[in-house]
Amino acid sequence: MSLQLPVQTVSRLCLIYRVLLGMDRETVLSSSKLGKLVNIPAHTIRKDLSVAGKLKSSNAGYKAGELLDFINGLFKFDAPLRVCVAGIGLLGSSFIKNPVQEGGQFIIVAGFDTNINKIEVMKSDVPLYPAYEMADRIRELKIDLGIIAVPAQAAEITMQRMKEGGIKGILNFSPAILGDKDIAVRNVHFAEELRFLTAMIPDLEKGD
Amino acid sequence: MSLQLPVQTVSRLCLIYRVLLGMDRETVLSSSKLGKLVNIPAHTIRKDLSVAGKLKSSNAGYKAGELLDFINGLFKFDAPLRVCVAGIGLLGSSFIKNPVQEGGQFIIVAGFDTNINKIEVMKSDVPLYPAYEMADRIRELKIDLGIIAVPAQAAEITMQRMKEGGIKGILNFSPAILGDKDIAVRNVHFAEELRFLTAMIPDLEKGD
DNA sequence: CCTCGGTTGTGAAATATTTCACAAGTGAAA
DNA sequence: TTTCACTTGTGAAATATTTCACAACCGAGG
Repeated sequence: MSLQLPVQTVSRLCLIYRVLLGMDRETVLSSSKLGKLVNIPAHTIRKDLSVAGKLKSSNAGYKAGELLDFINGLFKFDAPLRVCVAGIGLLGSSFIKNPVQEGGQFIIVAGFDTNINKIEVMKSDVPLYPAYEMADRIRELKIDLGIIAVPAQAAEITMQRMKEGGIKGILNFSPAILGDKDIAVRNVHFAEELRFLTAMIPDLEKGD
Repeated sequence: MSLQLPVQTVSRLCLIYRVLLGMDRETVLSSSKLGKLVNIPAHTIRKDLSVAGKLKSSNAGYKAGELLDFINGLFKFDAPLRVCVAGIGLLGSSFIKNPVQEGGQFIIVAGFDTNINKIEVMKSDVPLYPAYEMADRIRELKIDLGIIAVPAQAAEITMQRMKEGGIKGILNFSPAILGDKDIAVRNVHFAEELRFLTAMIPDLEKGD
């Protein structure tokens, strides 16, 4: 069943999914209108839907709700996922305090930190545990995804603990570059986003 | 001069640049050793360097410092860039309080917010200004890049103000999807990173 | 000097992805 | 019913990107 979609197609479908979420289900969109909203050419959107197996609906635009359901059918985005956060620093605690509101898709169920004091002092609705309990708690709480927000030197061991607990995917905000053949890992690094941005600007006159 | 490199090549060179930064300049790396550090196949690294115009150095590995210089020569990463942050919320102020330490490449020189109280109350080394002054201040302070960390509904006007001030690139953390034909824009959305991650996991058994 | 294990740089082949072009469908209006 | 201005879905063509294979090179150790 799981036909292997091109990575970029997956990425674009995620983007489209996002704008559809914030839209009335009854809204009717043509591929070109949708394209303007997400900065993707209309023919690319149509091709993406085509290779993803979109069945013929009508030749008068897409109903937002139907598209949403179609993408859900592909990726099961409507099933809630249980997420934990490792590292309760500035970034980590922002995930715990401002939980991601995406139609309840992601539920933060645990936080971890090596600093026991921090765990005891900080008050939060999400239960916090010491880092060494990570693998057990992940198993016990049936956690699907992990967010790593620890310093670089602790990133590798954190990933190992998460793997040991049976986690399926990791979003890594630490400066370390993580990767694994068994689980999906995505590295996000703010400075590098800035750097990539500048590399894409053709003729940047430096400010000084 | 600016030969048009494939986007993915640029992205990989940025990643390589990052690991090289945290390394002694004298370290000698083969393409395969480097590849293991960044999770990129060795032949892809060699091809990237080749199309980027790497001139023959030796057939016994790369010296970290030389590679660094080579990538700098391509993208001018050593010239410092002046950056501003729009939206002094949790995320925005984290950029101001914990400035990105990437060899001094990025210097945060201003923060903006519509909430005047916030600007007056918050103390920071970085000067803060009301949002309506944005275009003028950007011009005056010769700001190159902008980070948008405002709510979705304010994102578009913020981008317009930045453009008006003559900014060259924008890193957008708001939930809005921004794009522009004149300037480089990069959208980063945490929930979507998580969603993309789950879409890439082949057979994810949902936790509940 | 010669060999050996390891290395780079790069054309050419193999893939992957995007773009194009168009037949065919839709709904409204006359 | 016929036209009109729109739409989708998709093979095929055009591009882009990755992978491969290998000649040429390096440095160490005879």
